[in-house]
Amino acid sequence: MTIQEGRDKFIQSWGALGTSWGINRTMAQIHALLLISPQSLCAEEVMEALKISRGNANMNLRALMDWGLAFKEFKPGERREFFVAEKDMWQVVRNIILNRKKRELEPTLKVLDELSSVEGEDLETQEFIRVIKDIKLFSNKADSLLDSLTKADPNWLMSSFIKMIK
Amino acid sequence: MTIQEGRDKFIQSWGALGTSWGINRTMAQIHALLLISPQSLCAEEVMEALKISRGNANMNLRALMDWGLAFKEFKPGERREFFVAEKDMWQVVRNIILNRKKRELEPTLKVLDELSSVEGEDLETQEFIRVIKDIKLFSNKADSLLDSLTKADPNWLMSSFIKMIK
DNA sequence: AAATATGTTAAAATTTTTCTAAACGATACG
DNA sequence: CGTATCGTTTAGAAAAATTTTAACATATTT
Repeated sequence: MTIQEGRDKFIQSWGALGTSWGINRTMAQIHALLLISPQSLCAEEVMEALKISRGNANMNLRALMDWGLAFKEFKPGERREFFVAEKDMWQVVRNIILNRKKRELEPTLKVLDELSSVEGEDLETQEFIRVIKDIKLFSNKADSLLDSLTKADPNWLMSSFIKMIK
Repeated sequence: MTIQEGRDKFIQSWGALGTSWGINRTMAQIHALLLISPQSLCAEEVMEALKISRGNANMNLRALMDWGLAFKEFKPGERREFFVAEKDMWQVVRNIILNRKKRELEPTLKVLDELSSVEGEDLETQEFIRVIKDIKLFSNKADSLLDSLTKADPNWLMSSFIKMIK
């Protein structure tokens, strides 16, 4: 496989993977492109490499920064903005988890709290209350588990899991 | 909040959450509906409750079974098929992880292996090789971590994390 | 056997998401 | 100042995902 085929294939695959992770295809492709670029790239270069419009590049680059998956790099004497990827995979995953926790888990917890105000004696209501209570308990655990997970040292994490398997 | 408002709100929220978890809105709504139903429901009842078509109900119910998030229940003397949700939240999450691991992580690992055949001495290629190697290492760790995670006893998991925080 | 009920499937329609084009604002520079 | 470059925004186009419709299969009831 040539380097150009390899780069293309990687960008495609990373894009596909991204879509199932709350990151849209282009956003993930830009991240992939930055990941394998030895130097930082400007918007123009990203547009060119991925054949996307200026607006698309701009929006997704900002989204990437928002997620903590890319950063601006200022070059002296350059008006253009350059971008580099977060290349530490553990940091990438950590940022995705933190973002999604905030966007998904936290609003859900809020709704569950509101739902706890439902009362009643009939079977339907009883089951509803039981399920909500159960999910709430579980979600709170998941919430603090994710907190610990993202704060944990990756080496500690791995070693503790290796211990577990044994 | 009345039970009916509560049920509606829960179904809506669960649907929204689902979309960010690789489970489409309707699929998640059906799961929500089954979750809070004291008894199993037939396709007709699901269609009626969620105002969806027969085809939609059928496809998503089968998708749910495919993910291990719902089951058929056969009732003696009934031609219709009835459905119940997987109600154990830990099991729900575990099944989602296992499904997504298979659908996303495993194909990615395969591509990464193919990409390892790229060779070359120039800077671009060197960086490419470095990044691919790094991601591969990380993904393999993630893969086995997820395996352990899904095999782990939930109580063990929580207690070990609680220990960690301290 | 005809009529009815249930489940399955694929094509068409709809909805949602993403992308582009184009206008605009700001800054640099001739 | 006028022109060029670069970043931002948004309405509408395009693409992708989801849903309905409708035809079909099969089993059950009359």
